[in-house]
Amino acid sequence: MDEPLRDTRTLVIQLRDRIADLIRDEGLNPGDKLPTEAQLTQRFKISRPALREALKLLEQDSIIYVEHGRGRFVSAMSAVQVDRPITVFESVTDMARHYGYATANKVLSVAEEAPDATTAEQLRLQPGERVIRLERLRLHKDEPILYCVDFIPRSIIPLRLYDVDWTGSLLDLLDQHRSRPRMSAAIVSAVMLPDDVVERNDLRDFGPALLIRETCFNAAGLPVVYALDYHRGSHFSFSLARK
Amino acid sequence: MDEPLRDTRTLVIQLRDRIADLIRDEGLNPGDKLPTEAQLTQRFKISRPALREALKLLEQDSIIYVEHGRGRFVSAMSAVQVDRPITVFESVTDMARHYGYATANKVLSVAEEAPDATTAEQLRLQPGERVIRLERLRLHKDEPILYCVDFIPRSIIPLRLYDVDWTGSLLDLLDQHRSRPRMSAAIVSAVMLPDDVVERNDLRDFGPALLIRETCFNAAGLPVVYALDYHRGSHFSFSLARK
DNA sequence: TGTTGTCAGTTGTCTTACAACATTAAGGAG
DNA sequence: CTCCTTAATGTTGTAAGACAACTGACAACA
Repeated sequence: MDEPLRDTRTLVIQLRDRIADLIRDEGLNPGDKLPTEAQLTQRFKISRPALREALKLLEQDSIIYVEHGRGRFVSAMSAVQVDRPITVFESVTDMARHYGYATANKVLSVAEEAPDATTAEQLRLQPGERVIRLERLRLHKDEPILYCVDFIPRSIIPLRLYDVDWTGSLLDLLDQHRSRPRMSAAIVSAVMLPDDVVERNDLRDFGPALLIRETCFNAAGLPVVYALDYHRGSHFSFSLARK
Repeated sequence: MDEPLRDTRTLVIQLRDRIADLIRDEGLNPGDKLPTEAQLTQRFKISRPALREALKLLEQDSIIYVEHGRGRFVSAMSAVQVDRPITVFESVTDMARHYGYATANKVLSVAEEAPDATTAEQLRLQPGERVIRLERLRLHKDEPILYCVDFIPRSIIPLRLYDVDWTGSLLDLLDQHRSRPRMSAAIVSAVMLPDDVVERNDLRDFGPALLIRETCFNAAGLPVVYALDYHRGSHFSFSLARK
């Protein structure tokens, strides 16, 4: 139990969210005028600088826009917000669950090996450093929907490979080794599964896959995983806002 | 010529960018301490509220983070910035050019028709409203790399279809009708080209495609295009940051 | 009729002050 | 000497007030 009684977020962040709520709840449409700074400071009983910082944040997110001397207005972008965009970092397990897939996790292989050039570069490995290569398949109702390969620097998980349970969430596992990924740089593309993977695992009907190659970083900015996630095209699609 | 002499951006926005530059130029690494607010106000000769708004913006972008009573620090995320993320809205033409593809634009068909249910919903059409359906293929060195279908409300371009040059940038065309798209809500997935498209246009070797379905909105928040862009998997991959 | 001046409303910026939190060093008790 | 307490200092969080700059509307004027 560590649910704080009072909101520990800074005043400005609370304000930002309350104003965003206000826009939604009042049913304000693009172009509608927001209350003035004077009105908002009175309403929320806060100082003008605090209010302005909150408004600036909403402005940066294109929720609102300003016209000097006229006021603040609801931006068109406020209507174009996407519920669960691909740009939010989360584990593959959580992502799949959100899509309604209760995935069974099958470990195809796990081994220690020398990294290839790409992996070594992405994980910023020293010469000679080795990686754990984890190859998994996720099934939904006995149907394969995700083929994943993860590369983890050996130094992060110094245990014997067969002492580790690889079927759970990789993020949780890394969390236990103080290396929970917090963010990533990702590249998405459309591909077919590699031939050898298809043949070894009987995945002839997998069809086109959305490949996400991502290098995941922990809170300190160090790369902890290089992941290749092949999302079965017939089962996954990701949303995002562009502006 | 309407090039303003002085920077018309607000002080805060200029500050935000200058501080971001400062982090890059000084070669500050994740975890490194930024100058204090007092030092920065002196350095840039600006007030503390203005500075704090700028810093708050960088904080929202995860470029920096704050610890109350200790100072501001460079976030790990600052190193994970992606050069040209998919989340930035731009025309397909510009996007392709950036990838080094000088595309020839082939119009396969253009017609006025009744929208299907999805299109009508995405474009918020009234019953009976009609759309222009524009079907195009983009070639790079005689190789097809992009198959696009665009739906535009008929009311936006009320000209006779054969009076319009459809080979150019659709964004520029809409711009001329005061409906330039500024942002979009997009869904990406991996698919094969529809069978009928493959057959009609001899695209058997196109392979897997990255499909981006996006509804584009103008500055006022009105939908102006519903676009289906099939990016040939072997030629395109998009980057983004997740956090 | 068209231009200019004035005023109120709104956002942009600055100054000053104090509160809250973190770190460090000094001092005292054992 | 070691450990704890306490105070001092540095840093960010929040508040209040003031003036500048911009917009829009209307009155005054030529």
